Amino acid sequence: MSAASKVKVPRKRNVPDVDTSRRQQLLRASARLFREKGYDGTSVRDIAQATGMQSGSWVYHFATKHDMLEAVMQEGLVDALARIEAIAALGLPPRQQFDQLVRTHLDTLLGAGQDFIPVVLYEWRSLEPAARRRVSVLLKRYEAVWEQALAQLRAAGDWSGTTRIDALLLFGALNWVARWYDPRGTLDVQGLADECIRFFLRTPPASDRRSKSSGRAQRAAR
Amino acid sequence: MSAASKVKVPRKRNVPDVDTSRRQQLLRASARLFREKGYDGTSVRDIAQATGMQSGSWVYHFATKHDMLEAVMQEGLVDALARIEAIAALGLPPRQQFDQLVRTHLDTLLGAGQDFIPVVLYEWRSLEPAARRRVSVLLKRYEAVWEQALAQLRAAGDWSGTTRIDALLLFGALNWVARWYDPRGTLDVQGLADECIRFFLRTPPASDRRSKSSGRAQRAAR
DNA sequence: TTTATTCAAGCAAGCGCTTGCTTTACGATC
DNA sequence: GATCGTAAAGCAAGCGCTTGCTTGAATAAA
Repeated sequence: MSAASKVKVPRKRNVPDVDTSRRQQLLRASARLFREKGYDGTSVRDIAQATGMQSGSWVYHFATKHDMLEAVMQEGLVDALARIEAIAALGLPPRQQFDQLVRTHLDTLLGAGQDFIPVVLYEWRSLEPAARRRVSVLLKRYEAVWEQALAQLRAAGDWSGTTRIDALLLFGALNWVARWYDPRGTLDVQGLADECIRFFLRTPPASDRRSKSSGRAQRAAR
Repeated sequence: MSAASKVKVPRKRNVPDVDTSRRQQLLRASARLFREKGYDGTSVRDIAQATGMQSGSWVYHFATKHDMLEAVMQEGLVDALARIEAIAALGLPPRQQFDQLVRTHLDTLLGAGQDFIPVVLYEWRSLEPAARRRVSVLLKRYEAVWEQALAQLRAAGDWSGTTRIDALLLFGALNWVARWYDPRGTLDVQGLADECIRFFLRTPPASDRRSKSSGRAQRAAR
């Protein structure tokens, strides 16, 4: 290997924003690996290598591998929560609010470099009970935003069911998308969001930003 | 533990139905453990212990641990497929057929001792590519039954969307149930099926067997 | 005797994490 | 302004344990 292997990264001390460089790199790498191979299928050596470290150097930033998992989930949820609570704060009409929530949720799930929320969804079992309780707090807030949005839809006559179960079924349909959606297919995320909204509400999306793909583009490979 | 730990199981040779005792025990134990702890989180020693074997004795029945995973999935899918293809063969009216499919799917997912299909759904990543291709054949047949049922619903005017994507969203809502449904809650599986059907079709179930819990019982804990 | 099945022991590799030491940056001191 | 102490950050090695799987002998039924 040539020059690139010995590039010196300047080290800093007392950095103002505490999560600049190395810790954040570890989080991104582990989020990606946890998503791709699962928590148990990822070794700390994998994570270290993806970050360009020796196999034991990560302990300076996290006490245990489990702590890395919890940090990935916390980080992902804090970010996702900020996005949807910002939408809820806009006070949009129920239909438009619902549209925005669906689009944002799908982007959080499928967007480029968005590995954190899939880890929350699909590695939940690997969380230790104490960490599970802590992360649950954020998750409940996330669900609460949706339940309130559904309640508003219902008040406007656009929804019929019991809020709690409907929210869970709706989450299922949306979250499962991470299993089958192929970003290389002809259906982009906006088009997929259109399909989801139509599936949930039985009417075309209320939002003004329709997908540019006019036809009924559909393709999903496994 | 008392007498039960040393009971001698008589051994047979050339048993007519090839999967009577030990191999089947291994499959059931590994299905349960794979579901509870994941493929990577389950060791062959866990499986052996749950079956009452020494840690290396399972190799007589399966070549590798991966083969056990594939066998669990094959077994689960062959069984589930038989159930829903039997329903499709009845030639019921579309609404009633859909009802039966939903109820059967949920029972396959949530019924007592039904660990095989959750493993198919949530341990897919741990399948090696060759095995994945083999299991996919059954999975596609399973999905085809649903897509045909949706097409019939659509022809009868009870469904509006594109069959493929709708089937995937529908699978998501149903399969996610395995994550949150609590069998100890006040909502039994039949009641849950009612809720799902209402969610999908926006009308009460067509089937004659309504849940006995008349009220809108709902509860789901994690 | 033959064949099916299991046991008891263990091997090589990989696991999470620890240890002891070195390098680097920065503030205080002379 | 050169020197030094301190602490952040990382390297190289490896420890104790677990992993999937193998081996060779033992047991039981046909």
